[in-house]
Amino acid sequence: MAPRKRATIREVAQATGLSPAAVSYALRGMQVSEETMLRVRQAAAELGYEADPIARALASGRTGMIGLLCGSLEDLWQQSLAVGIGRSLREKDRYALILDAAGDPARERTLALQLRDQRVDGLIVQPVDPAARFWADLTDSLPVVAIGDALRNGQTAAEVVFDNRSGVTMALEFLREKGHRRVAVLTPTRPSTPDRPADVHVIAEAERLGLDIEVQTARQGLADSAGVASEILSRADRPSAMFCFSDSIAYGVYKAAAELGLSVPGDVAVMGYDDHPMSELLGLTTVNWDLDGIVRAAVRLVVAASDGKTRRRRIVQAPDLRERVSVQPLG
Amino acid sequence: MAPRKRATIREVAQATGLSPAAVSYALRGMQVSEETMLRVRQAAAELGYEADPIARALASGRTGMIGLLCGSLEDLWQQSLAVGIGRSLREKDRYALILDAAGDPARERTLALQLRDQRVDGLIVQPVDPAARFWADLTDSLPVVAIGDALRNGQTAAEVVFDNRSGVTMALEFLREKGHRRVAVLTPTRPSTPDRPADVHVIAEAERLGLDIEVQTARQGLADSAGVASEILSRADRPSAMFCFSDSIAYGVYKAAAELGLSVPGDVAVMGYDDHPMSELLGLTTVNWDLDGIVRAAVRLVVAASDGKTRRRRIVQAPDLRERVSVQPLG
DNA sequence: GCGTTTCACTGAAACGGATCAGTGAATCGC
DNA sequence: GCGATTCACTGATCCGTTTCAGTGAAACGC
Repeated sequence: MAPRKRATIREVAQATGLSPAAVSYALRGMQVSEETMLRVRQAAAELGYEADPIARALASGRTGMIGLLCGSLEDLWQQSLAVGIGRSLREKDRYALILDAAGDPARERTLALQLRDQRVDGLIVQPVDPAARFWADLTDSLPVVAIGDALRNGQTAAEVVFDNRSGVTMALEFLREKGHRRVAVLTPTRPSTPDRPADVHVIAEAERLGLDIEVQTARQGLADSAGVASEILSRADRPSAMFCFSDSIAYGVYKAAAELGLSVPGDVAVMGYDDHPMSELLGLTTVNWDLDGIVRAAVRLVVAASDGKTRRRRIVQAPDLRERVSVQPLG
Repeated sequence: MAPRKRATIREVAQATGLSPAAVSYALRGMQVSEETMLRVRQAAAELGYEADPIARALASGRTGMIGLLCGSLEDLWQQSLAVGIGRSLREKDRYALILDAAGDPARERTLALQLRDQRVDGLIVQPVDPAARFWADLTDSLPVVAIGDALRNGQTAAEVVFDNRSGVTMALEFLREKGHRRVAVLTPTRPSTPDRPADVHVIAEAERLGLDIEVQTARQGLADSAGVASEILSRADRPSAMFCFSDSIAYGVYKAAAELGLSVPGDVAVMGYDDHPMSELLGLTTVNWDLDGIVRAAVRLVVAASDGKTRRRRIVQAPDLRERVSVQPLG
């Protein structure tokens, strides 16, 4: 481990007989003659010079890093989203600093503020608690793009929101249509943010459709949701259908059903939300969002905003029902 | 977006009547009196002072960031690994900079060098091409922990290697035992690194066991592996079993089988590798690695190495066969 | 031909901490 | 009671860039 000394801009300056400032300009293609630019580039190449990102960040105030604060990376769909965003940012020469709030609003706050202190050029966030007050502080000091829910405080640079009202309506109407009346709803929402628009809408729609629903919360990921589902499914008067607010939670229901010797959809219908690639294999009927479109939009918007091109936008994603075998007509 | 000016160390110095140097020491709990330390901390809190990570990095040469270079994040198991490592690093107050080589050795090289230029304090890498020469450059300039395969060039700080020989033997012997003779092997290995130890071992073991094998490569992820599998499965004389070098690839086989109207394990046996949580649901027989143990070990080792505690270690992970329904006795 | 622009470049001051070589006072040994 | 240590702290320098305010020379307008 010999931290092989790197060449600095001064050495390049010395080699070319120019000032460090000139080299700095030349390497970024600003206000120098064609000839010096070539000369500088060549000298830099010979010396193996690469600008130090840290020093550059300190001087210019820009790090080239975009923070990505995920709601809960236990959720497979959010993992796909993170992977996609990471890859897409790389293509635009930005690094993604990916953090996981793990469904915890307090943690979300801590991480968001740390990200700001890390001087990221922009932030993409899939908020756990869109109503939290600290968002205003963040949007004040850096461009924020929200995915999923819009933030209720602060001025985001852009939003890629999901039309969860349509998604929920679509799912519940589908269950209703298939004859299901008693439905258990599993949501990843934490008790501290009971007013998430989607959850409110579930209750309203259930009422409108005459559904008898029961809402339970579960962490993302198989293990926890399987536990919650297991409790519900082992009751004598178990509901005929389960509506899960993410495919990962639905997978937990499959697991619980298997352990209890129940079949899907024979003994219980399961409806997911998100459409993770694995859902096709499992035959999970679910609500699909255009993952690629979301990734592209979020990245485009955050990069534009971090470059100061502040075309404030709100992109609404429409859902799409993927009908598969996990929900069958009742009776 | 008003970049609200942050307090600097000089302002804290002014407020306490001390020199910036004293404040710097005090905040890090070095060589100052108990009393000044308290006074400084209080002043810092009042001013809302937080040390700027960028400036600190420039001066100290340490960024607090650990690079994580994944082999291919299309693989769900590697996604789990990345999520786990990211979370575990956060607990130790380090940030993970997660990059995806996408199975491409050239890309791996580029990203690895960029990570070094980004001045990460350490690097965890799951190498695509463990024999590449550039690794030596990297291990020379920063502590590297390899996961999976050991690097053949350079001096890594530590290694968490998988005993792939045992894993492969275990899988192939299991298939043999169940009466399978003709086996298709799907590996994510690229043609440019044909000498990966695991692949070599597959061939040797197949020979020893008298298996008739055919090795095909596929990208990680459902889509591509499904294509490759589809070709194999639609042949009249298709093999009786498929051994996939990752569960994600196995999922692609399930997909292909479903599309061709073939049943698993009725028409074709499928064997996975890794044991992703979803495999339990699908009943995929697979080779399990202790994900949590790997995560903990890798993080512990890279953090220790980046702190200069250079206890060079090699941890070997033993596999574990998870027998489920996807492989049944032939005939 | 003289003032004004433009051009290509320079010098110095940031950026915000960490660190090193002191420095004066208090403490210690004996 | 005097030199040697330790202690708590300071001033200056450094880390490697970017950027601002020039500067001298050439080009330009008329």
